[in-house]
Amino acid sequence: MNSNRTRPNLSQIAGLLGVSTATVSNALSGKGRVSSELADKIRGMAADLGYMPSTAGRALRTGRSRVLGLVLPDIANPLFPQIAQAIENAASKAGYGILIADSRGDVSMQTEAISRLLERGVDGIVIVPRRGTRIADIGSPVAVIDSPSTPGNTVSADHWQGGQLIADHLIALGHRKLLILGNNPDSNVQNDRIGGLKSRLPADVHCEVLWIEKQERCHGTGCALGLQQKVEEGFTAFAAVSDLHALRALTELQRAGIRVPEQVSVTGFDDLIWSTVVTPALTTIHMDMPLIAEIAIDALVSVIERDSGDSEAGTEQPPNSASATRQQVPMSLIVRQTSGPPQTFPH
Amino acid sequence: MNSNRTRPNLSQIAGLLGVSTATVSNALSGKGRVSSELADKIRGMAADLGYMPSTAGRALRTGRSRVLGLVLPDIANPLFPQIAQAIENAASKAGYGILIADSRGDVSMQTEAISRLLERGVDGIVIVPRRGTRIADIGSPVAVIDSPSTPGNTVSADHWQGGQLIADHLIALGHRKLLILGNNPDSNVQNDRIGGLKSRLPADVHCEVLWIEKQERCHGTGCALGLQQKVEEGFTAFAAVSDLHALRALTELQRAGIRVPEQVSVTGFDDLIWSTVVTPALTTIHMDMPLIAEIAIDALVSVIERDSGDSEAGTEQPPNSASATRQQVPMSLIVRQTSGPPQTFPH
DNA sequence: CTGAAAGCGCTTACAG
DNA sequence: CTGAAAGCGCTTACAG
Repeated sequence: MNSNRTRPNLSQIAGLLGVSTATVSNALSGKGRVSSELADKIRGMAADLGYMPSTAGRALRTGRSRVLGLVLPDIANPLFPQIAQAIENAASKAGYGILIADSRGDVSMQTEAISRLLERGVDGIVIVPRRGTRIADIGSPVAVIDSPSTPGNTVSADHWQGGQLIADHLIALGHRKLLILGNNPDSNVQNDRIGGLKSRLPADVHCEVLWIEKQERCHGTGCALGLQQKVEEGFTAFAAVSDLHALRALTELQRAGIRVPEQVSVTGFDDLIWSTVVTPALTTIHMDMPLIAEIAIDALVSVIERDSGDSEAGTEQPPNSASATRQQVPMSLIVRQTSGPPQTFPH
Repeated sequence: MNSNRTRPNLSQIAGLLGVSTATVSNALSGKGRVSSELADKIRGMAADLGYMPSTAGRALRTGRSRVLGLVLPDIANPLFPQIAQAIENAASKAGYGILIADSRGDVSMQTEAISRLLERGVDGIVIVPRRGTRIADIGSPVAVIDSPSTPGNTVSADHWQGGQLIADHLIALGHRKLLILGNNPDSNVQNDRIGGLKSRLPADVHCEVLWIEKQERCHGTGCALGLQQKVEEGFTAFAAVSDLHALRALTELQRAGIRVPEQVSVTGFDDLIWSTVVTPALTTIHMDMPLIAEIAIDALVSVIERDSGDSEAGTEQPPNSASATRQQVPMSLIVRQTSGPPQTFPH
């Protein structure tokens, strides 16, 4: 019945109004100088018809799709929702859409994901790289979100400073024997967090790192971390480099009958959804993903739009990387456990 | 230095080989009949140049973008990674890309997210709707993943049957007093799970539902669910409609000094990442997201591709909905806690 | 088996 | 202030 069988285009609006498509285009984009009465009439008609510009037509003409790709190391990563949401939001504000690509599995999948996006004509790509991966020049603008220690990184949370916040917090609570829980010594993010944490410990504080090996399917009691033993050795604080490990520690300790936070403290990183639903809630470190995303998108967009501007102006800056920015966004401490260790030591 | 300054196109390949663009196009797509020697030569040249067809050119010509939209109720939802990963995979196999749109916040955001995708020219949309939302005809093919109780649903896990699996499991362990934990009486998914669960309980089994109210920021002890009290009342099984609630229950019980699974059982739903890292690991229900995604994408693609086929053939089928399919995918039980209740009752 | 031509919808110099 | 024209890269009837 109604005319939504086929989307209206510029020619139809032009035909209905007896003007040229150029004028309609100019009126709608506000670029060419069109008399305000005509422009109003055109905009009105476009609205009445529910006109939507064809992205294909525009992309073909301008050479830009206004779509960005997002590649994540492990899309099943619990941090993913936060990142994707923030990136989509920032991109949307800047007038871009986000095409996702899963790169789970090995490193070759990451490369494959990138080329899939390139084939789809994205104008640029946001990458959260796999651990230990170096992003090669892919002939397209790229923004990397990882850690300042990663070559080519564009923006990241200040993981080092986040580690410092945890250290300060635990020290202030009176802890003197800390166990750090990590799962991958090759992760720049984890190493930064651990480095920052250690950097703030007074000389008399004892600190060890426990690397949790990857145990995919690990039911039953076979894969306990041995934290009860650690408590017996006098450790009173368990600082995990992610909420997931903190959760693991918390439940293992609780199961062993150790009271958190009265006997020991457990802290996480990332402020994931469950850190607030567990009892006791986890003290953790929150990152400002919206800001990180905004910086990444802005960097990417400025590279994309610089390319279309003056062509041969600055040969000194790398053509496709947004890494010149190299910003770090401060993290913040979310305290949800306030008790200290059983007895407080003098300094 | 090298020629990746600008992407090669059909004309360049044609020019280099002294043939027409039509022939190159035909050779590359395998459609027109081109002699195999020529076709090989063309494919070789295309590969040498690193030719990638322009999606814009193709989309403009064919009227199809080969991009699908994905709208999720709450992108920060912990289930999101699984869904997004499965959908992206299935779409990729079918030759489509996935554009994401965040619809967090109220229902109007969902509508907005949908139009943003439509403006970007997607060929169809996969929607996991907000609770209580009915998806209007948006003039574009749609596949809905929610629950069979949702009008217009295309495919979903068989939540009812999942609930039955939980009931059978708990009954087999000897439980006779169950507490179901839900958080939203308006959720079709939750109601299906609860309905299925209840449908399998023998008449002599006592069962209550505890609706957990939404408490966004809920630290300290103010927001306990009072499960210790329930244990004192004789409840021995806590069946949550999601792993998140199960986690909440588990930690609250452990904190109260109740031993899981020796004293009480805790079960979840969805098999999220953390259900395996907690101690004790959670018994839960796993859904076959890859299969659900595949069915959703196939339904969507078949509607999209039927539209381009015979035009006026069947006016009886709804133009844009893939819901004729209405498939349900069975769920499976993952047992990670095997103990029964303290004493076993006779039937 | 191969090619010339048209056209998808848009934007952008360029004329008037 | 407005319009005629070209062209982005592709595919698809249609001729030959």
